[in-house]
Amino acid sequence: MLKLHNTLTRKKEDFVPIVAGKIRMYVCGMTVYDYCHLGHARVLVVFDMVRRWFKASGFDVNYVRNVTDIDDKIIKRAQENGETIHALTDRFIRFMNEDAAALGAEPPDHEPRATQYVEEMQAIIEALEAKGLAYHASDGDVNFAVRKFPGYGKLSGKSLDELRAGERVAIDQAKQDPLDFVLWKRAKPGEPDEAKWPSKWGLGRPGWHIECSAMSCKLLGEHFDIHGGGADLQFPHHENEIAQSEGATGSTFVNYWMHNGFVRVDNEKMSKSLGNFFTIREILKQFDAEVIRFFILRGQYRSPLNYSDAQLQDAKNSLDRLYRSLRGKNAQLTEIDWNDPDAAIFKAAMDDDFNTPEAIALLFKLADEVFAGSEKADLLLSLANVLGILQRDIENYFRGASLSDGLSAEAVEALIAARNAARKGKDFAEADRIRQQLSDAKIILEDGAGGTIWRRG
RNA sequence: GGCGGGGUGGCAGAGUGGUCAUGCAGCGGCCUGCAAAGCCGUCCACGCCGGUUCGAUUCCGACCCCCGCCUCCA
Repeated sequence: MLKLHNTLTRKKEDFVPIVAGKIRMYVCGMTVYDYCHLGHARVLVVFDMVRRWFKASGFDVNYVRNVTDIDDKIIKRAQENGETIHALTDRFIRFMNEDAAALGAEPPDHEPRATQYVEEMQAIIEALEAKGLAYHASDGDVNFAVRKFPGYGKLSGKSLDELRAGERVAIDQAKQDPLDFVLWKRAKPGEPDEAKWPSKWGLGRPGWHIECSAMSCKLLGEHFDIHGGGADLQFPHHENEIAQSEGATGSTFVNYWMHNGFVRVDNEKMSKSLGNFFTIREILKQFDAEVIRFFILRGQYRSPLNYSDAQLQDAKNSLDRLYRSLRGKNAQLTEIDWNDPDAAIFKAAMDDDFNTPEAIALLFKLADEVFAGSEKADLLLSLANVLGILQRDIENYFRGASLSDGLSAEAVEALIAARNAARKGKDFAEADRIRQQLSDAKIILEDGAGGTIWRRG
């Protein structure tokens, strides 16, 4: 039985799908006005892993990850760049998908863009208005009346009275309560036509929170299994989604809430606001995308993950060992027998709230055995496949063709040939000189029975 | 201040009431022309103080410290 930690109850619970064998899962994706950073990479990889594990467990998964393609920052950025909102968001959606693919995250089943669901958003807002949960404020915005929704705060464990007016929430005269949030924003002078939609409340655009309520409802129904996202979305975003969706439908919105932990830099959250973020593309100049994926998966998804070059290098060294174990084994993907003792250990770890560190530890145990000559290479490859790692051509992985600088493969091969000729002639001084030359170019040699193989360090 | 999550060996990171996490790094050895890889061995641990217990890193209580959310954020 798969257990997962539910943010709503703060407990590890048995997972029971609404419809047997099927899982409907929604994850909040990115606001597309800039490159994805490592924090985004974590969401991409973590929920890809979750989906893979559900599939490996026999579930039929419908995975939706949205794109927020209309928002203040997007409008501002497009204006700064002197381009249309569409041109900007299209470009960054493309970059995001390239990054996701590099990280081995399979595309979601649906990737809705907020701008394509404005009608659905309006319908929900109207329903909320009809129920007295939303009101058209004096400044023209339509707000959600937080005080009218009894369950407000149940996800984040906050009560309205604790949140109180004042402290960090700006006082807004048009709001009935400072915590009321915008459902529909009235268009303002100077905003591009692209950012305006007609509505019964006048020209405007949707608030951020309503987007996810509308897209998830449209694609997965009013009640679905899992809703995920970064831990910072818990409040207010997900809290507000619950208020909107349950307020409008009168029934349960989501059964299990999953939140992944942050990526940190120097013990602080990596975020755009703090400016301490590293984009995926920057890191890719130095490390293989699979190393980033492995780096993310070697930690439990809810724990904080500290980023540093040293940690990435450590992850690379670690992953290298797994790849090395498969060298020359011609491992094949096979159907996994979950009753196999090793596979059972892997499964138990994954079923325990996606304990990938433990699952990976089992992979290392298998690697030991493969090195020792056991026939478990197929199992190792197949279990690793469930995590989306270790699937590449081994030498291609080690030779990192994509990485910049350094010698070309041809140049390396030529030097190796020269070195081996020197070795054959017992000219070890020359052989060592060449090896040092390669070493300076970060090429590591391994002389084996079948000849010399090399890798980039 | 309110709410939530943490403090494990040099680093990263699981887990458990009493034998082993795992990986990287280090050290010694085997192997190798020498290395690398692999193998064998090895050092290093559970924030602090009490309590429960035959026995606690693991359970309970207090304390200290860190991080996150409460404002856009994955």
